[in-house]
Amino acid sequence: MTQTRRRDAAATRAAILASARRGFARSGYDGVGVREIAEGAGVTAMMVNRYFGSKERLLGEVIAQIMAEPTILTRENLAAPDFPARIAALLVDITAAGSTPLDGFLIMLRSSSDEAAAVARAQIEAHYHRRLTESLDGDLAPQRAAIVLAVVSGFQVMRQVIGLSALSDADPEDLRALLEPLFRQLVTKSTPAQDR
Amino acid sequence: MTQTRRRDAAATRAAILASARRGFARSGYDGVGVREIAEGAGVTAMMVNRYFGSKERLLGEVIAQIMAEPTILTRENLAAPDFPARIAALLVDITAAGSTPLDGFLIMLRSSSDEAAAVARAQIEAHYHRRLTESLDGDLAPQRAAIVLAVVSGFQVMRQVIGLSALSDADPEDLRALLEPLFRQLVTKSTPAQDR
DNA sequence: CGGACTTGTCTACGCCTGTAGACTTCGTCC
DNA sequence: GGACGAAGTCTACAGGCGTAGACAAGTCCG
Repeated sequence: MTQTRRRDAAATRAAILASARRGFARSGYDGVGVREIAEGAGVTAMMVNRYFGSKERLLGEVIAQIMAEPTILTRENLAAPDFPARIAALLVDITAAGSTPLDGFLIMLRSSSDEAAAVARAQIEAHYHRRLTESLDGDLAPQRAAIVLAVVSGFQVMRQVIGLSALSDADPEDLRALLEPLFRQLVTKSTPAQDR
Repeated sequence: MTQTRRRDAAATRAAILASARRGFARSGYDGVGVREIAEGAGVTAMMVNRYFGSKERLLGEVIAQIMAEPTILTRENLAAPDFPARIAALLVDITAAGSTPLDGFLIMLRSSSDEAAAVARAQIEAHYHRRLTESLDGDLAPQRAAIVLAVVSGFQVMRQVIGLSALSDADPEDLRALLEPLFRQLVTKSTPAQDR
């Protein structure tokens, strides 16, 4: 995987970080050992502790890295008038086949009951949910934002984690056509006092 | 927790099963040890192997038990004309506070990358998705059914696993009013060839 | 060229895991 | 009422985990 690399602290550090991110997303925090992570980076286990202090600190760095990356919910996308169509298309594309930029979500889901995971989920919550809520007008904006996140995450889980064949084998066009009205419904500020 | 119980094989077996189910749902298959499971049942670790053969076989029994239980997606609910309203209300109720009947889903999510978990997810997929697909008319029924599952699971995850405050503190009436149109949209057989 | 610092490996320790076998205690039936 | 089988516990064993410290090898500057 990683061919022999000349002595390069920065590159080694980055390789460990990347390997850890892959491993955590695939199997959760407890699902991968430092030996496995190190092997994925082409070094020995002790390098993890040398560069990151401990496995838990390594998780912290992985999360920080993920947080710093752009997301579907960019301010540009949120402000766009065709936001529902955009997010539907992006969601379908991102969950397509390769390229798993939902590492943060997977790590959080799969690393249950760790205080480290609790930190991760708190960060993710504040990050995504706040940003989305701010861009929504009308009543119940926090609730609508949360449900948008629920749809996004549920779709990701069903398509990538579970691998429901109805979603993974589907025509992307069809999925987009099905998702867009859902987002449109949630984004429209109405909630037109239909009942209660 | 479990007060001293007279020698009773059936009761002990059930206690282990219940403790395992709780533990698996809370921390995933690898997240709990047999000693912890046994302690929750008021016995020693060896009883797990005596009654179930191995930890993996125990997981199999837990999954089988969950599968045999009724779900939101009963044939009655699926056939009802007000299915969207019903499922929205049930979903909100079930994810309310106590009572976690989504153990199966949690176990599957949190027990990643185990062949046992793969079996679980296959069973869950066939179970829920097939039943739901069968009850939907119109085009793209499998895809629409899968997205319904995605919304349900995403909502459960965001409300119970993550604990998004916007959902856990929300007025149930509001959540129902927000969820119902989503389900209605997905259940209507149209997909009126709006584009493509 | 040679020392000095960095980069990386090796060995080992204590802890926890799932599991196995031998042992003890309780309940029951002839 | 004594014995046999069931129910449960104790001790132990490999194996994997995260981590620590001592050691080897590479790189770079004076």
